[in-house]
Amino acid sequence: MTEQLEQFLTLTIKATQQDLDIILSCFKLEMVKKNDILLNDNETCKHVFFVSSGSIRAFFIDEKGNEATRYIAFENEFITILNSFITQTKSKEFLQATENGQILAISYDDFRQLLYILPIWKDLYIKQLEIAYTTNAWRLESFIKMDAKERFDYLFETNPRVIQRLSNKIVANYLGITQESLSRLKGKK
Amino acid sequence: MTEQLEQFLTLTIKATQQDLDIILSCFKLEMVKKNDILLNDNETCKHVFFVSSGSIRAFFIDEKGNEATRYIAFENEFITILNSFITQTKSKEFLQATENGQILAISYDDFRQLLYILPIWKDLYIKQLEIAYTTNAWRLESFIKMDAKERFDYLFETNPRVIQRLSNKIVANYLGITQESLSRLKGKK
DNA sequence: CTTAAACATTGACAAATGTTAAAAAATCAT
DNA sequence: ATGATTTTTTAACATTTGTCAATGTTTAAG
Repeated sequence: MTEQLEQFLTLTIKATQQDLDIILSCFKLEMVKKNDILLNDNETCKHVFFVSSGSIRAFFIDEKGNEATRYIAFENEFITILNSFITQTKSKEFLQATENGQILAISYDDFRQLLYILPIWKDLYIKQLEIAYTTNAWRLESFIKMDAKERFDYLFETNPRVIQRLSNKIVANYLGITQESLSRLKGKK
Repeated sequence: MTEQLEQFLTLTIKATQQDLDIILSCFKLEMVKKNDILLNDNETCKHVFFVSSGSIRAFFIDEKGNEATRYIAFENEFITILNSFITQTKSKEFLQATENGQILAISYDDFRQLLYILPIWKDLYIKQLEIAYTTNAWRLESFIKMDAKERFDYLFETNPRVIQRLSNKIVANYLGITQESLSRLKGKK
């Protein structure tokens, strides 16, 4: 049930079995179904989630009432609403399962506790922040310099799972365009 | 000459005077003039820079030969090409002074050394990564859900320095649009 | 001060994307 | 399986943004 996370940790950091046991004991398994909401707008984000299987997205709803997907986490990735989690203030975003799957959750208190007692956890946190930042920077790049078609092709190259496994609706609002535009784009291949 | 960084550190982390002295001794002052290149495309980024005065941008050049500005650091902000710096591999981006100013540089080796010997430096690094991630996430939001006019207004609200102090050319390519579009946008106010 | 270079604005037109509506296709719950 | 719901595609049209070219303005070097 936590084997996947254990394997991920083993590959990512040099932890002793004791470290691993402490870390794994902090995570709680949750089975989620597609469309389940893990965090609502205006709630404080109290967990970091590790995706064992399936996928989770972070999205918000803009003034016009449209959904906009900011990030999608697949297997072996962490997701949270970092700003809300760090400061324990209300989130502007939602967290939602985009597929049926298993996730592991660690609470804010346990997370803080691990930072305090396990140096290796701090190192993992730094590594994950670096990855998250870099991923975001690439995504930003794609918006600054590419048009919709180019962003679609780039997504297909760098993260085809988004296109292969999720609905056009979500793919479109992850790319920052309408479903209709996406539909046309795919025709223009 | 390093007073500004010292003050910034004092406000950001709880460091002893000894910690501060060690940290400050790693930074080297550089005077930069507008348009000076601090890092070229295809070079390995060997420093993290702290902006004491002026501003520094990270930008890249796309296939069509257009510049696209991904990030701009002003006073009391750090800037580097994180990916290149962490992995000590070639950068796809440039670093350039966008105003005359003073910056403080810390080398990769000293940075690593501080991470190793000063717990407080690790904490500062985490804090800066969190800030960088959050800032990026907001910027991403603006691209996903807003059109150019809205992005401009949002930028004016959240970081007017960009508009007030830098050329239209840079503002435009920071917003992901052409100079001409920006010019029209400003008229439509 | 003068001139060349860089930057900013404007207009005409083209291309990309959004909007609205409808129909076709896929999915889901019974 | 069947009907209802959701998702995807298509089309016509509106709006936004890009491209190109010309002109005005500012900046910087000599």
